[in-house]
Amino acid sequence: MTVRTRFAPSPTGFLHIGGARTALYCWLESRRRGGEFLLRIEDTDRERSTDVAVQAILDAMQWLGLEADHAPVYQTHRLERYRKVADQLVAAGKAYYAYESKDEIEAMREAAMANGEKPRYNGYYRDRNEPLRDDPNRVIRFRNPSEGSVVFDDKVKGRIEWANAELDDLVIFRSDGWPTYNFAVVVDDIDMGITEVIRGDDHVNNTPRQINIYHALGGTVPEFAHLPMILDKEGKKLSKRTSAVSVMEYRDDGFLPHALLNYLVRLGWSHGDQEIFSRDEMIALFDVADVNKAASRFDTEKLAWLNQHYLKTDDPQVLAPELVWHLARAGADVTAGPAPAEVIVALRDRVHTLKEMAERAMIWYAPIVDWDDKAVAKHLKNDSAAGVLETAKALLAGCEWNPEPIHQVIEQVATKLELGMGKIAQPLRVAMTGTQVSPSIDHTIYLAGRTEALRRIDAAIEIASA
RNA sequence: GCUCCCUUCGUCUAGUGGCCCAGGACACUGCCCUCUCAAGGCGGGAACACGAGUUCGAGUCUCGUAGGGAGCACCA
Repeated sequence: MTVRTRFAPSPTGFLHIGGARTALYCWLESRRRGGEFLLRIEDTDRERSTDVAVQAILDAMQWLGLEADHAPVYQTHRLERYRKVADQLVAAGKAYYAYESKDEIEAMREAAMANGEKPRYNGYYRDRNEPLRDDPNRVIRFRNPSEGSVVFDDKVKGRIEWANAELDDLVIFRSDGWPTYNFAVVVDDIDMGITEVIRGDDHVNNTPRQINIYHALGGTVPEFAHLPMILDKEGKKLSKRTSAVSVMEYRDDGFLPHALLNYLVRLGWSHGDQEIFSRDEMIALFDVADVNKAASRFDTEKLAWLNQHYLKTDDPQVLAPELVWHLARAGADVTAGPAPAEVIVALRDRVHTLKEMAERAMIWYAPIVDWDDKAVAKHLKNDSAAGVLETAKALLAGCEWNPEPIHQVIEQVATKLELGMGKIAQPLRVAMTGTQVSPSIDHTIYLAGRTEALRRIDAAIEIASA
């Protein structure tokens, strides 16, 4: 039997970090075992589902490169199927109609709680055999076994046993004519031939109910793997207020998709001491059975380290389009500056994200507007600056325009004026950038281009001798 | 309240009864390198939640305690 996994988000918002990890694990598991990875959009909540969210999720999946093997399945397209299956269940006596109003159910729940019991449906219509009637409150409830227990071997959590006495007769079809989650999931997973259900562990509690429905439907119960949650830095549930939760926010913040994936795969899973995983390595080595049981915290700093690792090791030519995207966002005219691949080489040891890189690269794509007062005072307004700039300018006007010759020019200036490198590099750095910080001075000058470099030195000489 | 789940450095984790007075990585930190900032190199501090038990021997097995989490919907 071919292994089939699925990722089944409900389109009520953007794809968030936890969902992305679930999708990644589903995808990896199917890839390693030569199976298929499917996508299902769980949009039966007509109140909260939106087309915008569907598109956002699809976009994020694509950005991450988690391609599905078939077109997505939309639950809203399958209403007829759910109806048919529910009717079969009723006909077989495995489900029944019930007519309580939501208020009555609420009262039932409160009464149970007051009694120190679990809030459950009391099964009033379970064995009444009342004839079918029209009623705005009519729902279909699943006749859950009242005795025995459900046992399953979770690939992450281990053996879990649940007494049927703890379960009540859940609604599988709402009064508005739509199926509920627990029912639709099972019907879909059977129809789609899902063999491995990998999902967040907030679903552990639903699993026994679903297994009972599998049995009632005569379906083969799949393997389950419930993934622990991802918490924020404080150990709280991830929330928009405290951290970036949307996958696309990470793109906007300058992270590479494979850096995010590498971070996510190591969050809750490991392979010895290995930290860096290529896509192929992940596929070859990942196994849901090795996922940890405990929740883990999202650490942006480690993600940043990984991101820089890929910035440093990926081919600059391949990375260039990514930087261009961020440069454009930063307002740069990319045609008015150096080749992006060269900028990457100059800055990749100094930044953690592409966004940061684009911001720093602006010194080569736009004129200096903000002069750092301290930098000017310290490195331009001193006895040697003007002379250094004049000397450098003269030599730079005629040298070959590459980092190495430019470096030689700077050394010549140092020798000629009998000054240390610090006295030479800093004034030039301020001239080039308006600040005290930049990549090595030879590269900084080189990337500015000869015309612009000389122009900036002129401007700095004016300031220095003013 | 009830049911289920979880617990190794600040964080992610290695560890499947002796190889562990607990290893790696991020973060922090000292030194080196150095034209700034980084990157890099070499070091450092830092953890088995607690208590019983099983065993010659427990981070590893069992049971309790404490703490944390999830669920208990006509949401998914």
